[in-house]
Amino acid sequence: MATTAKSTKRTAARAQRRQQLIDATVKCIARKGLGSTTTADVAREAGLSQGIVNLHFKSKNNLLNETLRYLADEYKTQFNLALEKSGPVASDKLRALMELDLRPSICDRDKIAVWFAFWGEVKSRPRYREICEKSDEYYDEVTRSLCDEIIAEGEYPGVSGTAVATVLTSLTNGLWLACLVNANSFDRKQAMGCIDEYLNCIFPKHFPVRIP
Amino acid sequence: MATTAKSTKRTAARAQRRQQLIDATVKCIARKGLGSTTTADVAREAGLSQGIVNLHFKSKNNLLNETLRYLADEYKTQFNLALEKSGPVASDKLRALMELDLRPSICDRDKIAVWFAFWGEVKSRPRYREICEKSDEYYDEVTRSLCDEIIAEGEYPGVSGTAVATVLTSLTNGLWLACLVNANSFDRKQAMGCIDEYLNCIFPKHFPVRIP
DNA sequence: AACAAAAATGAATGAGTATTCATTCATATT
DNA sequence: AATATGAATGAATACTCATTCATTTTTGTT
Repeated sequence: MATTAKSTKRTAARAQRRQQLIDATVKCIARKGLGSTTTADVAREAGLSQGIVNLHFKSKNNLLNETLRYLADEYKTQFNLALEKSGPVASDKLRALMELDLRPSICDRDKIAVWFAFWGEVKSRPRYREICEKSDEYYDEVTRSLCDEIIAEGEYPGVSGTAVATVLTSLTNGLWLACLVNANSFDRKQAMGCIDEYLNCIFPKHFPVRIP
Repeated sequence: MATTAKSTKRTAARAQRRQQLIDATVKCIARKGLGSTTTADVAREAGLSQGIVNLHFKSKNNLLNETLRYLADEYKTQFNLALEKSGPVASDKLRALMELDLRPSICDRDKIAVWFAFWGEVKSRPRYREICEKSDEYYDEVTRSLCDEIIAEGEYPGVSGTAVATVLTSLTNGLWLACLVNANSFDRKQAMGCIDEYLNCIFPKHFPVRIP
């Protein structure tokens, strides 16, 4: 086997192990919380041995940084996929992005708990903040330009695309919190109802009242 | 001195020390994060000795529970005060509640960080969830009834008070996150602008466009 | 002032945890 | 088959941290 193939195979195996450990980390954080997740927990969840985390990530800190980066990347992929799949109309794209945030695979209590676990440490861990901020910038920019397009089309007077984009992203994050805290009395369907009411209110020509 | 007076004095001193420790805990969480706050940190911040936390709170866990309960109580007090001060008109009351969430003393990065620190552990700490959920119920109920009143007054067709209340509380929580993560590009004033745009959109008769 | 009771201290304890590393295991190359 | 190299192990290490408790200090009562 050629040298290049050899090294690619090795690095592929290595990347796979790293991913396995990141997946285990996410599961542990969802179950036990960030504060109670130990490297031993992660190794056990992955079915591997004690020292494995330090072998592949050098330190626990590094593992957590990489885990957050992975989550951000994973979300970005879904985000771009939702944009592509939704066709060329701006209002359809915007609705698709809202649906994305509240679809079962994403608006899932375990997933939400992991996001909030990292957000909960944002102030004291600059690296977390950097990763989150960089993601936010991108989503906000895309959402804003969709809103601007809709505003231009619909001739909505006095509506700011920037403000609407901020409302939409903040609203979904807040609705996630409601799903996390009020798990018994609140769910994704009610959350989607809130978003549709807002969209109908701000862009009535593009989002007529939905009869479910 | 009478027995009752003696005991009240003692319990007052005791309550004061407990509060001192809770204040120190809040400061530590804001600075170091929940995960990195140790009982030694709290004691040092309070200018007291190692064992003081266990003397007054029995355990660190208990201290954290009581700290969260205190934060919830403190917010509730401010909430009720804002309601009282704002006069009898429902729309004024609603605006006062929104202003409350974004006033500097509450929409402060340290304070927000502490809330998110606890929210980040909600899934794995049932006690945190209970405390948060109980608070949420109360605020949501008050906000909802204000919204219902405004809807009845303004004859807004097809608007649900429940949904608007959920949007408002979720939105402020989400805007807090934006202030926490995007500290350099986002602030309370922009957040207030978002809320005013929403209020104007959903209840235009009660919240006309503001000229700042 | 003398005494009792509560509060506070801080050194000591021990459970828990991240990290290291000598050793074993697996795989690829010759 | 023999050898080299990277991957993985898991016991040992070093360290942190919540909790305990014997002792000291403070406060209130007689």
